[in-house]
Amino acid sequence: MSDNKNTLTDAVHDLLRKAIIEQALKPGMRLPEDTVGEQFGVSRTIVRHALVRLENQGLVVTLRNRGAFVAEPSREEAQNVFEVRRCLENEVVRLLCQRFPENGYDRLKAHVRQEENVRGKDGPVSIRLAGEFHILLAELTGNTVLARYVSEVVLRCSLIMSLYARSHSSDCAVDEHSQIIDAIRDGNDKRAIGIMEHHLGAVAGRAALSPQTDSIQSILSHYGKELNQ
Amino acid sequence: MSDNKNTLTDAVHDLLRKAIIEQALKPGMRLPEDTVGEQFGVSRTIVRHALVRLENQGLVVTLRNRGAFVAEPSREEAQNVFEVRRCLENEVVRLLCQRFPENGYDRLKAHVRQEENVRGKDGPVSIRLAGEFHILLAELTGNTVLARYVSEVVLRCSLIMSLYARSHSSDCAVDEHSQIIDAIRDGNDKRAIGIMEHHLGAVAGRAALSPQTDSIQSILSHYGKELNQ
DNA sequence: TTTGCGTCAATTGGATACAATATGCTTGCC
DNA sequence: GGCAAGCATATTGTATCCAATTGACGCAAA
Repeated sequence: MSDNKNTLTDAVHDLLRKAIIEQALKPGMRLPEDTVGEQFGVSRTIVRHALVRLENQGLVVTLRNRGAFVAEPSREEAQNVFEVRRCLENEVVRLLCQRFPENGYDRLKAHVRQEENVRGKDGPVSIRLAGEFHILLAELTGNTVLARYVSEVVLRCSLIMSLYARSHSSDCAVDEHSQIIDAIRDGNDKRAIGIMEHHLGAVAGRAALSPQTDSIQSILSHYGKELNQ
Repeated sequence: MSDNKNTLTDAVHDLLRKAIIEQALKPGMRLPEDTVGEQFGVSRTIVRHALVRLENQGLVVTLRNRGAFVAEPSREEAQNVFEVRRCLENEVVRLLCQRFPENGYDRLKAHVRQEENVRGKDGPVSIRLAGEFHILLAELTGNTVLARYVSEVVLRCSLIMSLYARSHSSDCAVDEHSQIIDAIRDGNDKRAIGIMEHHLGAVAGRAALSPQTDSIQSILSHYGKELNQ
């Protein structure tokens, strides 16, 4: 999953991404280059490269001469991400029903067992594992391009959920993960897609319906979009 | 289309991308940071940022301590890109049949007229225009995330076609572009998706069937994969 | 008290200098 | 004549330095 080329930039990039996904770094938080650099013991150059990549992935927003911030996706953007995610993950399921790799079933089941082990714990680990299930699914298609895009939208969804949803314990119903696996194994594409649709719909719905108090920044940024232009 | 923040990095990024798509920079070509920098009159720092972004978009490959090269997608990778593109563009058409913006018809028609003007010319302009039709289509959905991904895969397809297809004049049949527009306007989603499928299938097929002489590198890398491991 | 202006500190944008690493060539040996 | 080791070169990886821009604070005037 991590594209480690063992360069410092990659390491910093992975760390920052992990910190964002696990909500150690909360949306809207500033990411000054030198602060981050000192923290990790590297120069600003490295941090900047990492931030450029995170921005490309939609996890970070940078403002010219202002610096980088953990992204605060608007509701509209969240909706867009969900729309793309549903489209891509349906394709994943469809493909897997056509061509399911040898060891796929075992790997997926093993992952679900991990998820069950932390069931109920409302922490970073369960958030990460829930996302990784979907990423693993995408990787099993053998289509690396598809896997990369799924990975990106899943990560962005994690960020979105941390903004708009109250609780994460039920972000991904583990039961449904199991059901999806079984449907895929049976080659039952209609059923598999149906469950996936329902699964993602539930996640998106929870995000849309829980109007957790927006941060001042996100409210104002929403109303002030014209001004900034 | 260009995400101009008016920073030098963006400018260099746009230029390089354009050069790659228009085949001024051919697949496999080296992109040394200082050479590119001198050419554009900027420092390596800028070029590096641009290259990082191009790598994320799959147009450039970088090898540690070796440098950056214009990507040479393998047939397998090409297949993957097409698979994702078909999935995404079907979603675009589906969405547009649901919600088609006010000025959409006029903008699309205007674009097709541009394409007709250069019909028959087998040059960079027609390649670019053909791709931009699909990108415009995606932008009309209003989903910026979707539009970005479509843009990426379309650009990669341009690169792929330059590697594997003989001629580009018929990359995108302009007639079919018109047909898609009309089907969308009529809200006939089945028909619109059908045409799009056929349209993309034709492109993918031409790439797969025309075994233009592979570059030495790609041939050897294909046969030598076991060795390198 | 509030509004407007000017200066200053903080932070990023960009360039250059140095270090690390891979490649290609030369040289020497078998 | 072919192969391997070592050196030279070229290129990237990283750090540091200067410049440009922005936001904040304070002061003065209405």
